[in-house]
Amino acid sequence: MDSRVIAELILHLGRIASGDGSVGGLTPVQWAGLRYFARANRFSRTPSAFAAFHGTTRGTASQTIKGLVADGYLKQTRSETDGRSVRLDLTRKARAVLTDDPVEALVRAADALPPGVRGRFSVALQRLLGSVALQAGKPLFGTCETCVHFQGDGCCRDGANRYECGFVNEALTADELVQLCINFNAGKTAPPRSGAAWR
Amino acid sequence: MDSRVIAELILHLGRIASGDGSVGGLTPVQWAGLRYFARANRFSRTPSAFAAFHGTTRGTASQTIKGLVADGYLKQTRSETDGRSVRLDLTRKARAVLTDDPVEALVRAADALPPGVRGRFSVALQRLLGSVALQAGKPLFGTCETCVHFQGDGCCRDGANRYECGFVNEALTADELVQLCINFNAGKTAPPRSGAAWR
DNA sequence: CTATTTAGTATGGAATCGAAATCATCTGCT
DNA sequence: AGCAGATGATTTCGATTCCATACTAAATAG
Repeated sequence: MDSRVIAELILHLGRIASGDGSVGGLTPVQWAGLRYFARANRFSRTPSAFAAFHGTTRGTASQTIKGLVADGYLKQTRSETDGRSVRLDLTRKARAVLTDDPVEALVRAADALPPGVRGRFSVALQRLLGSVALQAGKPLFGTCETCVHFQGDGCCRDGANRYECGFVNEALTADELVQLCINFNAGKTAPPRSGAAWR
Repeated sequence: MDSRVIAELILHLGRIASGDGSVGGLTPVQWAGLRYFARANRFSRTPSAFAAFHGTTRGTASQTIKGLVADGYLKQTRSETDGRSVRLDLTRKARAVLTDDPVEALVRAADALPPGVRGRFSVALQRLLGSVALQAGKPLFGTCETCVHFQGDGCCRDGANRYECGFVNEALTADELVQLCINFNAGKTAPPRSGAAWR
């Protein structure tokens, strides 16, 4: 009985916080795109990864990205290792405009929660997302923090900490450890992802 | 830092849980409509109230409702006290199909949360919604439980409990106490609602 | 070297949405 | 009572979004 209230609250909150129509010249979908490319690591800043994350088709994602590139919010660069792949990076203009993201109202609201509550709240949300993504058969994006592919021997080697992803076999910078990755794997319940690694 | 993660999780969760495209012959917007008319009390089952709740215009809401009526999910009845107003009620067909609501995946996920967590989680969500609705200038829907208009002298009168809404000056049944109402007022921070009472 | 898979992109049609216009009805004011 | 303005509902129009489908180019498997 309480669960249904929670579910409807989340849906409603998401809808209200997305903002009606275009805010600051960007539509809700375009805002979602900017947020994604601001949070995703270099393996995940592709049209396909965005489509998987956002729960839409590659065609739709391609259109959204095309608009953002045309308006100067994203810059396209072709991958050097894969001639088909394209990487998208935020421009300075995009970083500047992200401060007007309509979701900031929700961020401020979350900031007003008691610090102790915030942590547990976040954990519960992630649990819900993991469960829903599994039921919907969608990939779950996550960070190195809880990923089985993460190889970071906490101790010192070569005088500094070394982080590495065992899936793509590449070194990681400290910044990238908190970015979203499409190759994320929580381990316990192996997500039935298909296809090769995104690099 | 944690607040932004929370905000994006809510948006993402809402999007994923809404389901892609039409599920069971109904689009996400139509599902939202059915959910609303299933949860709203008789003062709030109108096109205008749905538009206010859903954060859209009356015109758009009217279109959504037209489709649901045409497909036999809603039944229209004109108000007896206000010749302009229309009340919408779910048909038996709608109640039957609501079990296939794509949001049920999220409900099941919430059900898997520890009971103690669920309660605090729900409270935090409602706080977020209240804060965001206030910032966005949108009305906040709620139930009699925490509404200043609710007049329910818990003791017995005429041999049974009597509940009443001081805003529309009408008696309420026990069922209606847990339904959403557009006339909800939390009291402390008087929401700057304009217009007359919905009856 | 060929067949299959994958990344990304176009295209057409259906659906959604917001803005504006329209009509009926209600409310406030004199 | 009578009038002006506000409100509820609906329709229409144009812009946008989205999915399904088809397509090209590149990588991978056998």
